[in-house]
Amino acid sequence: MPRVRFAPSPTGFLHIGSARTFIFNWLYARHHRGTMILRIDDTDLDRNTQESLTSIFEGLRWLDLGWDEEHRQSERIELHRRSALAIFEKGWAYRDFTPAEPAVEDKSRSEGAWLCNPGMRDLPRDESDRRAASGEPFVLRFRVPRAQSRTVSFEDAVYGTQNKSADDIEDFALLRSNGLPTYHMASCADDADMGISHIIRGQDHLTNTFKHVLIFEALGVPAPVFGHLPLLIAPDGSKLSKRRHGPVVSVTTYRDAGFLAHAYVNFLCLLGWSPKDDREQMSRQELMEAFSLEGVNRSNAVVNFTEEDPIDPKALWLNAQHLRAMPDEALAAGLLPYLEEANYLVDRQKLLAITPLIRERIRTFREAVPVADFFFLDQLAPYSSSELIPQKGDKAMALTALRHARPLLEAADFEAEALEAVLRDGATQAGLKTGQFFQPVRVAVCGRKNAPPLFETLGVLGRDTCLRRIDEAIGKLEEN
RNA sequence: GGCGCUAUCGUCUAAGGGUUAGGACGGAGCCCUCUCAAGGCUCAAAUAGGGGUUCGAAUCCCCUUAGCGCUACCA
Repeated sequence: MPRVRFAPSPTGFLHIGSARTFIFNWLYARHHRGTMILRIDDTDLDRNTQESLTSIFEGLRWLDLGWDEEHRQSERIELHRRSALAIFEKGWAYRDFTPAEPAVEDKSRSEGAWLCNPGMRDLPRDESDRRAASGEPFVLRFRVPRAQSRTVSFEDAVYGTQNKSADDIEDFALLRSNGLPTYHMASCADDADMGISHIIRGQDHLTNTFKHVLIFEALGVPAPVFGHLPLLIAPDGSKLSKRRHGPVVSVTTYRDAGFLAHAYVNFLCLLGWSPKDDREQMSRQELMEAFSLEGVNRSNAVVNFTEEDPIDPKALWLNAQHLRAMPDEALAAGLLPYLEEANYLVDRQKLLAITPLIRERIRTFREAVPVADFFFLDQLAPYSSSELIPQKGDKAMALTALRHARPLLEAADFEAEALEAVLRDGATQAGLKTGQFFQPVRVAVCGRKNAPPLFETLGVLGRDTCLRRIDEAIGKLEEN
């Protein structure tokens, strides 16, 4: 049974790239009936924020996938320290008493790779012990097996065999001078302790993995299977960042835009992974069954957004597909919060009647607000009387149509099929083409030209509302 | 700078030695039609460049170019 983990650090909101990493881990776990672990990697106390933690949980809850275990890295520091010390005792690490350097702004200026501080690496143990005992601060560094023609290797489930000469790996830190573990140490110690079998994470960790392989070796435990994921990037090829790309990078943006969580999950899955059989719209179950690390790509995927529109058009299309596949009840339930937020007075039965009329006209839950407004508003939004005038017609024609339709509607059975018969008949009698006859009625009743099918709409609206709105429209035409 | 990874239509991708290089989004057009949608059909649109290997390369190898990542006492 595989054990996988998603390990975000709470230093920002839930990024869509992180969300995708979570999803892939979840899919892998569920596909293999394994365990999904959420581990908050919060060892950098200075940069952690509660807001970030809240945002991460908010985002993950919205995704509606869930997890089996939850851990907080900050509560496991003793394990990390013990592990680091064990590595030290085995001689795989050394104390580095070099004072911390101020952060360097311009990295490009540095020439040649920094590998180690030779004086510190070779410091005799007794001197090292003496200086440590005297309270001199130090970083604990990994003693990378250098100058032995040693190659560090691992098999990546996505990128294949990876090799790197140990001579190109720097003596990275395990413990900071404040005694807290670094990411590398904490992560590996926890992965080993938690029995993580597969590490599925962003490709930005691909080269870090050589260090991790070394740590696992020093710890005396077998390394897990690694599977690195291509990154999500902006249309210009740069990486997604909050500062430069704004709301595109936050999963809450999609929730607020009225996305169905599973549709968004579906979209994210298609970025960097493919079922290889041309399927695109997939349910959670189908994704679960189809997912494999072999299906993951190796090149970064562009999230296709623009300055004006933060939403990828394909995500929108996919969401529309999912919406169309939903049962009326479920779609109505999804719509409800957005309609209520717009202060519409929503009656359950009425909403259920409206749902099939708008489902093919909306791509997100939120789009129902402008599309279905006239069903809920007592007073139509103001519209120009010129809207009432049909194609190739004039004001007189609009009046003819409305005056003709009114008594018919007054007498008709208010049900779509009957209304259609009556109004088609009415068009003939009025000597108008159906389109010319229907448009003034539609605009009178809906307040705009583009609306759901007329007869069903009239049926849902009811006789009183329709007659009143037609009277208002006739008034509009007569007064100017 | 060093090391690593990547490169198929505008975007997401399929094809992994032999295909007219396939699908989807988006775009254009046509059909359907009471409007708008939805749906159906059609069209435009790609193997980064250069060398090899091979009867044959998008596919394997090398070089170049470009992008990305790592190179912190961040994760």
